[in-house]
Amino acid sequence: MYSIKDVSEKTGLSAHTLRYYEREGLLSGVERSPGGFRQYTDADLEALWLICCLKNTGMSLQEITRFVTLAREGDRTLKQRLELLQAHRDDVIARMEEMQQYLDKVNWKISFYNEKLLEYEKRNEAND
Amino acid sequence: MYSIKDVSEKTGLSAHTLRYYEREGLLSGVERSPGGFRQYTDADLEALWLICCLKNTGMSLQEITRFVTLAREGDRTLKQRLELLQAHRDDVIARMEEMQQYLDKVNWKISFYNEKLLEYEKRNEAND
DNA sequence: TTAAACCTTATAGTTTGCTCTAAGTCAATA
DNA sequence: TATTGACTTAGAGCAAACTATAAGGTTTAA
Repeated sequence: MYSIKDVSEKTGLSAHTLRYYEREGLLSGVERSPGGFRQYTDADLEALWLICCLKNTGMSLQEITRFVTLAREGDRTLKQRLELLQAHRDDVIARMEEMQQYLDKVNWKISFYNEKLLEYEKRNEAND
Repeated sequence: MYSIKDVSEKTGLSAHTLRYYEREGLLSGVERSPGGFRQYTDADLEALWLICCLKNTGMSLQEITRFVTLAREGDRTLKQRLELLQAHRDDVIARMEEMQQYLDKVNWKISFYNEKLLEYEKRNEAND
């Protein structure tokens, strides 16, 4: 069992954010101590790990909530969940390819600036 | 000379967004027709093209504004601009690598679901 | 010349994903 | 037992990047 601070340290998410995620339905039924403190299980950590993977590849919290909601409905939603993940994967790949193309353009601009800077420095030396 | 609508179609940015970018200082001194309508030049389109590259690789509008402001100060900021672009490039590459690792995890989860789904379907056939 | 389509500014509203605050409760330590 | 520090909830606040609205001016084509 882990406290909210432990989990915050393990996941890199702030305690505020962890509470927020629970409120939003991303994490369901986190256990409480007799005093009302959250006590996360290993299963909760597992769930958070997937949530972070999805979030860090650009899935919105809304979509993640949808996924998690399906998961709570049991095995009969396995196919839907698989399709959701596959669609997301395709999306990520497409975005990465697009990103690479934009990066190529930025790199082109960098070469351009490199040349321009060389010229500029030559010009300034000449004027010394 | 292009109208805001032309530019909207060429860049994929809405007219609202183009006005917003101008207000925020991303685009400086767009010409006006006698009636006060914006008239974009090819140079403006060029500038927008770079703005889109930077934005689509995750640079914030604030940082882009900083870049554009430096550009307006002339050749003496060439070095700063080059460094800014290089830092951004390194950042993009790092993010893409990170993204790839998260994607690997998602892919692992997809295989896992694939197996689970197969088992589930087998179980259901058996119960027919 | 008048209607439709398009443009202008100023300002307000929206969405996402947090982040912070207030007021109070719980737990561990001196 | 008192105090310190971490925790609780409810709700407000915030930053980024749009997006929409209102009220009015401009162009163009019939």
